Amino acid sequence: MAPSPTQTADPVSRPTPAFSPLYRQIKALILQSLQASEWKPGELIPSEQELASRFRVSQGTVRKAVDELAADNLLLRRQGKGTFVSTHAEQQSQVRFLRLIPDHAGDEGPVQRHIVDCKRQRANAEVARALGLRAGDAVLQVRRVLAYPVQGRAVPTILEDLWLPGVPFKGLTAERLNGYSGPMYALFETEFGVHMVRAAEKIRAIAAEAEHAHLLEVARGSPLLSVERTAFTYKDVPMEWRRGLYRTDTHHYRNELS
Amino acid sequence: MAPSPTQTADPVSRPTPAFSPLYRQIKALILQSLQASEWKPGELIPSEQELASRFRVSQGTVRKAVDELAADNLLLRRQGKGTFVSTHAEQQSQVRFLRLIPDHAGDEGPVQRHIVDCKRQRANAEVARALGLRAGDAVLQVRRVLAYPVQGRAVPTILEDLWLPGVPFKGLTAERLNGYSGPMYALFETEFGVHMVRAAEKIRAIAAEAEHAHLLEVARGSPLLSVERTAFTYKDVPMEWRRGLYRTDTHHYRNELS
DNA sequence: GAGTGGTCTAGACCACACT
DNA sequence: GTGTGGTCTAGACCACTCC
Repeated sequence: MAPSPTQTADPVSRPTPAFSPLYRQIKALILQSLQASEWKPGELIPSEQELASRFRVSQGTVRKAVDELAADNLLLRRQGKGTFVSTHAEQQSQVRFLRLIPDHAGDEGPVQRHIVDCKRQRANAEVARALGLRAGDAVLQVRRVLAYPVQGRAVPTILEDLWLPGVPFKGLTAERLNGYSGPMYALFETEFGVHMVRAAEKIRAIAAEAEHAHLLEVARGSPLLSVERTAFTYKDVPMEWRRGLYRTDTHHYRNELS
Repeated sequence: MAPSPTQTADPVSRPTPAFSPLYRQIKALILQSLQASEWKPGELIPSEQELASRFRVSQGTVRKAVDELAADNLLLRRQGKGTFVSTHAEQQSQVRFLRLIPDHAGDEGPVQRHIVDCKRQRANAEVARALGLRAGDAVLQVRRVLAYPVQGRAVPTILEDLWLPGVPFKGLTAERLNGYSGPMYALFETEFGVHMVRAAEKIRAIAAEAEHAHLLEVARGSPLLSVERTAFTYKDVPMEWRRGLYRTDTHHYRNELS
């Protein structure tokens, strides 16, 4: 069999050019196709056999590449059906990146979302740095409040400000956000072709300022969880920066360590 | 080849007895050996070939079992050397389960630890539930303060209360805690044979009570991060419950999502 | 039944660490 | 050089899904 991705490197003598196994090269090729939207979120990708013959490697090598992409949550394998591009849609009753859990298991149900604001801005230094832009570049700022049911009553629990780069999200308005019922990241996928792949959060405890207190219906100075998140698309390009303020008197942030 | 772990189930007709592949049975056997301390944290386990012939399966099957255990952080593979039982010792400059990071990268250095208290108690309902004990059972309570360097000065940053089941930790005293320089979980491994494998945390923002404020040198009512952790050993047996209060004016809790 | 991913095997060879 | 884990292959068969 003749591997088409170059395995033996160029003949120039090098101490070991950061040796990369075949399956990682295949993984990179598949990633490229994902980035290029050759297959879109939710869609079926070619079978392992097809990919193997396309890349001129054995099925086992493709399998290992796909295994890693599935472990990274970029692909989703379903026995008997095929391998699918992962998506934030169809994540029924669970927003993938949201770790806030009700303290009492009974308190589950539909969230009420309210867009407080949605406007074009110029990025300040902090936002620009987080999004890899220059200060003054166009960004979109969205502010919203999420209210969760607690013993039957909707309690405003999350106040979020989020900033999006202006160019890829041109045309996003409060109306479009309001007219959509699924997760926000699913709307980003279908309407703007932006698939969030991973995110990093910085969590702090802060005291509620007057404005926050009012929107979350808590006393000024109440302790709130501040959750700053940078979300990335395929090539680790930052595409969203958000700051959430969470009430943690009825909910908590859950994290698993290993 | 004759697999010794039973692959074909008993002849009684069942819809499909939760089909478990061979490599998972091997994984379970290796896990048993870990639980039984046949190999201790930090030690080398037998080579894949040895395990394969011991279990009468192919090396590839052992490999897949070991791969999963390595992904779970129970084993550590090192090419050319072998596979080792993971340990909390030798985790230089990083306590595995601690996600608190200094805001400024310069502020890294040795932590100062101070055991405030270490006493035998009777478990209250909350502690008993977390540790799978009955209320009134003997537990050990430890309170300590961790001070981290911030611009050269040691700032008390973490106040932790932790509860341990009395029986497995018989003989733990403040002296032994003070006389040890590594991570606490490493001491648990070597002195008590308890290896913490995973943990779950519940995070909230709270206001500092007078006692907490005093120990952490902040104003009463200051927002603090409350981090409740249950830590588990091999068979998902809870072996520690702790509540940490973190100052987040100089540090933040970091979390990666995917 | 046909097609998909999932398991298991066996053998060859490579990269790495120790001695 | 020897032994370890890591890669790659090829083929057989199993479990699952859909037609």
